[in-house]
Amino acid sequence: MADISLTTRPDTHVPAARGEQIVPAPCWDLIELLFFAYRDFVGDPDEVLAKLGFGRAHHRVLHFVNRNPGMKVADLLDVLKITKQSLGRVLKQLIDDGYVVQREGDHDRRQRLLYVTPAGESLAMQLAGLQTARISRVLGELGSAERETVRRFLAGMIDAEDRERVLRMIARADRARPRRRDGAP
Amino acid sequence: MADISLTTRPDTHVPAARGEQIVPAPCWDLIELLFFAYRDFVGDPDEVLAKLGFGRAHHRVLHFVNRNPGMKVADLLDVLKITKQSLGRVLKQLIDDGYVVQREGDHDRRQRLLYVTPAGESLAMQLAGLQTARISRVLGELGSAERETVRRFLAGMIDAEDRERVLRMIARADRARPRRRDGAP
DNA sequence: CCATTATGTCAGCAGTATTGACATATTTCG
DNA sequence: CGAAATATGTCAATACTGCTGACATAATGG
Repeated sequence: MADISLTTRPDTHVPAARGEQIVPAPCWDLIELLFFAYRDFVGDPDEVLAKLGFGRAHHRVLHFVNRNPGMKVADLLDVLKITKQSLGRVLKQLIDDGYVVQREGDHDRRQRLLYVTPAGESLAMQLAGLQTARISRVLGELGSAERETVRRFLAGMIDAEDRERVLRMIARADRARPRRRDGAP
Repeated sequence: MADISLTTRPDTHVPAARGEQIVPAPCWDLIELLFFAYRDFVGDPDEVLAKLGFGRAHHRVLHFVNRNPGMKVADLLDVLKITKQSLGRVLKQLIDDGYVVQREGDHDRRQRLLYVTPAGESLAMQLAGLQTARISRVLGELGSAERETVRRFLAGMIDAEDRERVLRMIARADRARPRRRDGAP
């Protein structure tokens, strides 16, 4: 680790002395708020999933399959950035328990296209509902311009290489399943 | 990252039929943006930590000890919401590797007050720097009012019971170490 | 002295991730 | 056609991080 003299220069732009390394003051507040916010954000679904013998990994798979019906296994691996061995385990459980089904690709029979079952959609909607409730509680106190600020902030936090792909995926999924008002159990 | 066209879909309030359950439309975009944003947010530190044989858990411990020098083990357990057995493992590694030290409490010699070593502070600052760089890149494109919006959003996402405690901890740590801000997990 | 507190530790288990190797079916291309 | 590439599945071993339960040590406090 570098034995740099950590000179914190708050927003005031003071010229650096020779050889002195400028290190911007860490955003402690946002760093810690992100940690706590994310922990509680995934905490609600965790409780529901635990009762079904599932974990957070199952949630992610179910979520993206529900949002992108017919996606290939390879697509899922790309999005989740995990190995097929890791995916295989949770996917098998979701299939065995009747939340996800596979169908052969129409043009390429090697492919296994993934779809949620009605039970899978119901569960996915229930979990999304919990997270939406938490988000809506906050956004309700903010204006629409501020919601856009939050969206821009989160989008900007994504790695530049992935950002466009992620935003395209979100937009495409929105078009594909524009409105669902499912009654979650 | 200017040309983001995030589909802002206002919640379509469809009138409920008899006995039909009204469920607000899920905030798919924010749910997914939070997932990807957080993944990349913790991704940078993960790479550095892996080279030292550490994981994300070590990061969290190092972060909060650096931010709150002299905190008790019990305080850390409270903040991280894990068991002492889980903490013990990673804490022991950080101590053995010279990143954290323990000192007896002055008034209560049962307590083990935790402090980072110079190496620990250096590592904590390096990790916080990575996360700060990512955050600053985004905030640089936003105004200071928008930064406050982001802060309010994240704070609002925290469980109501914990929110005040977290915000107090952040404020207190800021006062205690005004010119040092470390990166949280 | 005794109950409580603060901490540490051992043993075992679960969930999620990894790498490496190998198998099977299918498509694509020379 | 036959070989290479692709999409997927699976077995085995390992790592990290969380959990519960049980027990130990030391210090505080009434």
